[in-house]
Amino acid sequence: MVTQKYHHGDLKNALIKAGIEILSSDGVGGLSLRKVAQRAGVSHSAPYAHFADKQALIAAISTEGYRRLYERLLSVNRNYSGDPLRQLVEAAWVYTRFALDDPAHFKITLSGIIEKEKDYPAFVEMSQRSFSVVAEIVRACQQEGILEPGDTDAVAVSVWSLVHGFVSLLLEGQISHTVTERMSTRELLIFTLNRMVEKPIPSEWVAEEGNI
Amino acid sequence: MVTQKYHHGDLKNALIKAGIEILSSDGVGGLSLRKVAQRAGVSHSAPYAHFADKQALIAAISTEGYRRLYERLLSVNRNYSGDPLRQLVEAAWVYTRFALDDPAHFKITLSGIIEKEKDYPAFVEMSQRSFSVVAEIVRACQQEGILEPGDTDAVAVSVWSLVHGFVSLLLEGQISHTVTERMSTRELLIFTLNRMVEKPIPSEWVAEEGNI
DNA sequence: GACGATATCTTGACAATGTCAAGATTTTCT
DNA sequence: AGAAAATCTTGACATTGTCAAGATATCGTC
Repeated sequence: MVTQKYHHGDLKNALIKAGIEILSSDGVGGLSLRKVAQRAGVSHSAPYAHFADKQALIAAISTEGYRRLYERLLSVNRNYSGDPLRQLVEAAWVYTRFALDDPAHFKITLSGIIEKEKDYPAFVEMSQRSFSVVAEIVRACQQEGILEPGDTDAVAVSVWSLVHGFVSLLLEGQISHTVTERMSTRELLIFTLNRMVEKPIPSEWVAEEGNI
Repeated sequence: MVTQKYHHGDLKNALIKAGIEILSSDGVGGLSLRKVAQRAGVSHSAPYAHFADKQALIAAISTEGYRRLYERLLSVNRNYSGDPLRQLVEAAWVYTRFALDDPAHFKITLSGIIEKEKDYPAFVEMSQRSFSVVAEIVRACQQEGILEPGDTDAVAVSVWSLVHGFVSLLLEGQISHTVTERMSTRELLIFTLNRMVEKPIPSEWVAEEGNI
């Protein structure tokens, strides 16, 4: 049976959900096992029946973060099928929106708080799946001359680096105010993507929020 | 007086130094105030004479990290004066080396662990100074047609995003092994920079470690 | 349906940690 | 020299991650 109904019902997922909620309200520093347990309505040691330690819970929360990102990336690909440039822009935008909407969840998922990712295969798999969506977009862009040809995985790393770096600097407040005062976040993202792309991104897209 | 000589001599800097050493040996998770105090040879509460709380010590350690980065960036600019493309490549390499040589110090400095940077003016200033070095390189690159013209600060954000993202993904182990197995880190970095630059980076530079 | 094995959860405890208060000691200033 | 300030120690407390022992519910087998 997948969803076991013991005392609580589905405590494992309840703990993940509680953790995400606490991240949203109290930030990364406010996430404690005991608070998570309390919010789920169980005693402070109950989580140990489902997670080996705090790292394991964080890994599960991160995996869920990646899963949500992955689903939105797939959704973008579906909604803009046949338009790789638009897929690229909206995939980057989805990434940015995740970070802005839920900064703490984004950080814990993608800012390397997990020390040994190797120990959490589910996390590694979701991360690889997300990367492969990006690689697929990159491949399509290469076929249309939007991105330079060559090693698709390497180009995908470059593109992913650009987007991830942009979002990271954004979250850390490290982007100069002289820039953010003049351009919206979406405008700056598109400006940045334009540095890497062979054909210009239509300027109308700045105003159009992509459909997810 | 700047360097006061009281009981210990210069405990404030000793604590920063001890913190950096602990980061290097025990990682970000292993950094505790009490361990720092012990390593500096003082009691567990002594740091409170110099730092308001743990965040303040972390801010000081981060500021020192930025200072080191800043100095190396300046050094790059000096050593490759008049060669903006090379300055760009080696500045990016300096950034990468900092992350690889001292991952925990890099993370705590640049991965947004400080919640409210605003509260630490010294940190903000070093961060802005470092950015201005990059902006200076970008401006020189624009003048030589190496980077597209236009808003220099915005282009600098794009370039900085690319490098920062690359390094972050590298540290987090999120770069596909299909890529890292075929290319060295420096090669991949230069490959990535080549996606954003109008003139190709000489392939000989891959083998040449830049002088810092 | 009964029963042993297993999964789940609670209670209680402990060490590590961040932080504060009170006091001792040293330096600085007048 | 003596007062004031800075520096450091000791002791305490709440929070937290983690483990051990035990209670309770569920599952698989007969």
